[in-house]
Amino acid sequence: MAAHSQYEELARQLSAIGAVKREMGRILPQCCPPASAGVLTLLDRHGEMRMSQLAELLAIDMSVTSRHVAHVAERGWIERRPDPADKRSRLLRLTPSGRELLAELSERYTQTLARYLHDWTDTDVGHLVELLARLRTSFGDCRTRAPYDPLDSPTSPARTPTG
Amino acid sequence: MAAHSQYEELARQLSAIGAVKREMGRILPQCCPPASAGVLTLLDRHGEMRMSQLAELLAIDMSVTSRHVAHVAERGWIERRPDPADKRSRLLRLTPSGRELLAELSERYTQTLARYLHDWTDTDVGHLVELLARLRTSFGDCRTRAPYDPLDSPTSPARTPTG
DNA sequence: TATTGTTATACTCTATAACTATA
DNA sequence: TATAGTTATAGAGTATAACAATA
Repeated sequence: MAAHSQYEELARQLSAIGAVKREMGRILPQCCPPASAGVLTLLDRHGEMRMSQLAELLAIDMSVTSRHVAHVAERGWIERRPDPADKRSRLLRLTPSGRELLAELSERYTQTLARYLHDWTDTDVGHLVELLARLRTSFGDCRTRAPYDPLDSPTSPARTPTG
Repeated sequence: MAAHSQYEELARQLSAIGAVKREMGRILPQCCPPASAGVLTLLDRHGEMRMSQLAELLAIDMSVTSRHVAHVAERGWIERRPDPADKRSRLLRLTPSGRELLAELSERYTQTLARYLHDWTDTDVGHLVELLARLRTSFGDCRTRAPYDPLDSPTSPARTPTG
């Protein structure tokens, strides 16, 4: 169990890390928004899968996933074929064009990080990767729990915007 | 200098950490979007400051900062007073109401992280905080450089969406 | 002429709800 | 009746450009 102030600091760092994410997004080709890159990366790592599984891996709602998938499918980077086991479902997989794009994305990500993190050791990067993965895991279970809302009471200072 | 595959993995983890950020955002009071929380937190930590300095700390464009600041000012959480040294500028500072809200936000952040990270040691959390801060620093210098665009050539596979 | 801040506009990403088709 | 996926709508966040006021 960590100290109160450490949690505050972690919350602050998580809030601020968006700047790094945005910078990483800016180096992508104009035709490929970050969300598309995420879809392609997961299909590359996990192979052919259904919409619902992809949504689970992306940790976003399936309606959003559907739009991202439509975007990459329209550009020919993935194929959607009927699932022989369930006619409601579709199986997604990368096309050769999609693999080409992924190679390009990988190159850009790597070059960018190598430039920005030139003074990081292999151990540093590995440690950060490990801790981020663990952080996601620690949060992962909680999406199925009841929505956490113990403090939205009328007496909360948040409820007195005019005060 | 880290390995190629490590950079790819870091890019993936950064892309996926958005799920944690969203979950942290969901526990805020409805009247206080994450961007407002960010503004209040920085004003608390750094004290009275100008718009331009806040935008720099948030690492977002001043036009965006202006909207966020207007939001928290309308709700009475901050004050904007004229800068006696420069009539174009305004000085921002927290109000007592803003401090009340911040205490509430801190409580929610801490409770949420304590719940999700109950099996993390103090050292683990400290390490993650340290690495995230260092990551931001490593990226921070680069915003002033020339926009990085060596690969958006017509021959890129990203430019052949019909292929 | 340059700088500080605001506003208008557009784009990306996400969630909720309503809907279709199939299990 | 329940589930897989799509679409419509709304809202938060950000960037660019045009603008006003002041340095």
